[in-house]
Amino acid sequence: MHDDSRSQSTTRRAGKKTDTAQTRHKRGGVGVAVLCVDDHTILVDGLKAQFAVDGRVRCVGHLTTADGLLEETDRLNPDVVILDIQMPGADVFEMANRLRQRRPGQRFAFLSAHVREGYLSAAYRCGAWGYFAKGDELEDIVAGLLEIARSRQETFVMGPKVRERCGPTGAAGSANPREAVGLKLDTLTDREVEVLRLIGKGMSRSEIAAELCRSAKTIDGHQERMLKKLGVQTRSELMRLAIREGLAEA
Amino acid sequence: MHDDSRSQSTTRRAGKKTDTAQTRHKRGGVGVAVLCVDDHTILVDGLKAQFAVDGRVRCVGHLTTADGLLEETDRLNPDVVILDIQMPGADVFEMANRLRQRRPGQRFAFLSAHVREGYLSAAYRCGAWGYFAKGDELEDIVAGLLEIARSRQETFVMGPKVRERCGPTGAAGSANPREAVGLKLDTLTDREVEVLRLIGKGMSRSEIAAELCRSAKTIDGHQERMLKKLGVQTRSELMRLAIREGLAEA
DNA sequence: GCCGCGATGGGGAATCTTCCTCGATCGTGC
DNA sequence: GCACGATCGAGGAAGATTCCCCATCGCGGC
Repeated sequence: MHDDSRSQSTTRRAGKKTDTAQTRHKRGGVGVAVLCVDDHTILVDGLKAQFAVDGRVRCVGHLTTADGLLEETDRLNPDVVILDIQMPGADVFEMANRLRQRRPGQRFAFLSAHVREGYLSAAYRCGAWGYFAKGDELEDIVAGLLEIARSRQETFVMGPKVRERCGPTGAAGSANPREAVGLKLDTLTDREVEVLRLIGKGMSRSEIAAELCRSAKTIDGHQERMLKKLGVQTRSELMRLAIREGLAEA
Repeated sequence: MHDDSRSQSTTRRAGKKTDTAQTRHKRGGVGVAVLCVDDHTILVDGLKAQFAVDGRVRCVGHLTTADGLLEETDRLNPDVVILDIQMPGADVFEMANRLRQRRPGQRFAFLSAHVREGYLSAAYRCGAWGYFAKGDELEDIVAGLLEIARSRQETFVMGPKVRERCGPTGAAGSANPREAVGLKLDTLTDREVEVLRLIGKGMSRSEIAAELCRSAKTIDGHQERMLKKLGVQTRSELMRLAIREGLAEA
């Protein structure tokens, strides 16, 4: 129960020196400016209320879907964008990807109710600066946001619950959180993940074969290898796993 | 977009005249006293902050699991208990059932991120006074809580998003929300739901047969009838449905 | 070049699904 | 009492899937 275990960052790619945070920090209002994107308005309103008291972070805007993300970010120019994952409307990871392309230095992090391998993996891959769980304490999230806003290098900050879920496998300072995390999904090849995603969608082997223009036997093979790699017994469990880890929606 | 469509109540069982709300309302502090049970501390803290400003509701305590629900309710004697559904620890519906048995007049409502048939159905069956979605506006939730706290008869108040999900099938004032809602799951027999639950857990037909001490062929039959009733094509979709509707966890 | 790995696919046997049928039971209404 | 429908339980047959084998091909590393 050491107190310093609250949020942990992993230095990643070479720093790009965007420094938008510090810059605006000086010229703008008080605290780190964040844009909250979450369909749970009571959560966002609650965060606003708490940020207002805290003072270190201020919420400069909010969206209930990722649809208008690019426009709103351009308009508000926040230090950090906080993104929920499970929302109606546009795919969040897709929008995050576009956000990064459009505004390369823009810091953004995910705040999700669930810590799932697929989400964590996707978050990292789309260039996020952090991942927090909704079960994390506000203090930890605020600390993480400050860390993200202040960092010169690009980092990947994880909330306490997120690291907890990763298990003790996570050797603290690995360059790649996914390695540090022991994500089983990373033992899968691209093709296998593709098939797993389709299995999670409820498609049959022959439907998947048609979708990928391959023989059903090929799909059988991929599936069989995944069963072994992931240590599950049946196709059904594979499907549940795909849903649980965020590769597919139930 | 009529304004009066915010929260809708459905009068239910015969009133029992507990009147705890009004009673304590007079002798205690300001506003309706609620106990929040949710593992998302930032959500609970946010609600507290907003309730503090609003004044009509005050949060007198919170829990992050349903484990200590009975003790805490006894201790705090809140007007309304607000329960999340997907939490680690004890099953919420089970605990809600026990709460009702122990404190027959105690008002409690669910506040969940997801509106799922299985949840809604379970909420109603365990005697809840309402069901709100986390995507509902605070104003609507507060209004609903006030309605629950003030009602003399036992009611079932649904938040806007909840009713929306129920679709236009819902004839406003039905005595049974489940009927008003067109829940497909209610067309299933008890046995079928039992089988569906096991399918959702990822069990094979023969495992289910063993579990229920029946022939695998019998399970086949139940499954087949469910496919027809629910209008889905494959066993996989049945499993996804069971997970989506909260009959099983992924 | 050789090796390992991943993607691709085939064969075959055991199993599971799907879809049809039928019989027993039980409560409802006439 | 009795017909009726709903539910439950089960069998048979056709097809799909799972799960063992194994073979080929291309690619990157040693």
